[in-house]
Amino acid sequence: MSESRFEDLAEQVYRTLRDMILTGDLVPGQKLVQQALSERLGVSRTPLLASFSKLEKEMLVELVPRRGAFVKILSATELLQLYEIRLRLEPLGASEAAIRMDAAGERLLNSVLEIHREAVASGIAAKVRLADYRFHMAIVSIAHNPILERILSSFAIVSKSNQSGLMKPAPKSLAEHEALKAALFAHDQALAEKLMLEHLVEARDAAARLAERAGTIRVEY
Amino acid sequence: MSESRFEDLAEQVYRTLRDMILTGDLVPGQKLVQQALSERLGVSRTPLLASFSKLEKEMLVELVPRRGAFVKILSATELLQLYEIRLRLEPLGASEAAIRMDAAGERLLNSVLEIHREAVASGIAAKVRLADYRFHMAIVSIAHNPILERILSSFAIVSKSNQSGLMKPAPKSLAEHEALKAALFAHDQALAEKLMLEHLVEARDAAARLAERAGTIRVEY
DNA sequence: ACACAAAATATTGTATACAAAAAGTATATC
DNA sequence: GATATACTTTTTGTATACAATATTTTGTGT
Repeated sequence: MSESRFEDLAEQVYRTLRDMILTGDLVPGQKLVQQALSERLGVSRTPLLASFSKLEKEMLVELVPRRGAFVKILSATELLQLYEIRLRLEPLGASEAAIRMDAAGERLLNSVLEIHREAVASGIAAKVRLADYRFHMAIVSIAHNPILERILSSFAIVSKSNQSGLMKPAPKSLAEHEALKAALFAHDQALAEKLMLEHLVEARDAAARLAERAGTIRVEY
Repeated sequence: MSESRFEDLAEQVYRTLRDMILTGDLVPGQKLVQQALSERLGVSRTPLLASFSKLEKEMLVELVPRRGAFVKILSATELLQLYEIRLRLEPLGASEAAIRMDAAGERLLNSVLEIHREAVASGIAAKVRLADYRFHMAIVSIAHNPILERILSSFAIVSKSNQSGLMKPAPKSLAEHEALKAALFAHDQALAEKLMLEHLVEARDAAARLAERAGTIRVEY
């Protein structure tokens, strides 16, 4: 079996929609009207509905029976929960990546970091967002833990999709990524884990403040 | 909106299949033949296919294009990865449950623990397995962290589905659950977290030995 | 008996049709 | 102007049909 495995339309549509959520082409709360979207993507409703089912389980889309599919709006509570979980899992990814770091891993990290530098210099928020996502994903891919990668990927997409404002100044975030890279290159597991944790704690705290301020507001579609 | 929300056929089928995987009615590697299964469940292939897409993203089923859907077989490596992640997430759930423990939570835990005792006494492995799953799920539901609940639930199902033998003697596991309950009732976050970690470490270590022994064998459908 | 090719059958992926439900619009009443 | 009701249009959920692909069975040659 192979890397050249056939990819059916449902899988293709799923990936397309996922990217569209990450880049902001599809925004939280947006209704995914089946007929219109199937025409736009050039497929029938069938693979589109299959992709909705997939996206639902990755928390990128919410299916409301008999009303339709909507790009996920994260409540403040949910965002906080996401961060609590990321606080536990991303250091695991960093730790595993530190163990597994090799020449290919270094090239990958250097590459995504260069793109991140350029994005920060450009001042374009969408570029920064994408570069940040790419950096985190690069780490977990170096860790060779596909299960972890899957979880963190969907978490990252849904949280970035819902955060129009960054939770930390871009230059600070970049500097932290640089330090993290150095720890990873040095195979310093403990430091990589510590730095990743610190990298996320501030954002978690910000999310906690948001959740406290928001109380418990229910999201209606 | 309400607790009495309509549940479409895809969702019903998804739940049914999920349960069947947990209870062992559907076993790892089993092919889910669409026509036969749709007849058995009394629905057309359409909601069934939707449920497959959902189950795929919860790692309970593997979809092989043009060949079909198969109940997930976990490789030794994947099982280890699952445990590494659980080692980070279940203590989080226990910690949050210790904070949130209330009268209803106590009743729930007492109830699932009683069922666990009975299962252990019965010596029926399938009952023990289900009771163990229920105990862990009760904790995370008390934690009121639905995102965590979703992840851990699918992890628990796929790992139990793939472990015909228990990774620890049932009476030992039960005793550990009892101790964990006490810590939760006492709102002792740190102890709850520590006990949950210890509860899982042995199984993780067993999974690591399995992975080492297995090398890297690819699973073919 | 075994290997290979061809034919038959089963299964999957996808488009489409139809019924049910929701959403939108028009009209009547206070 | 606000609200209720009736009607129309749009959308969703689901079943079914059809084409493509995979699998199984059968036939033929050595």
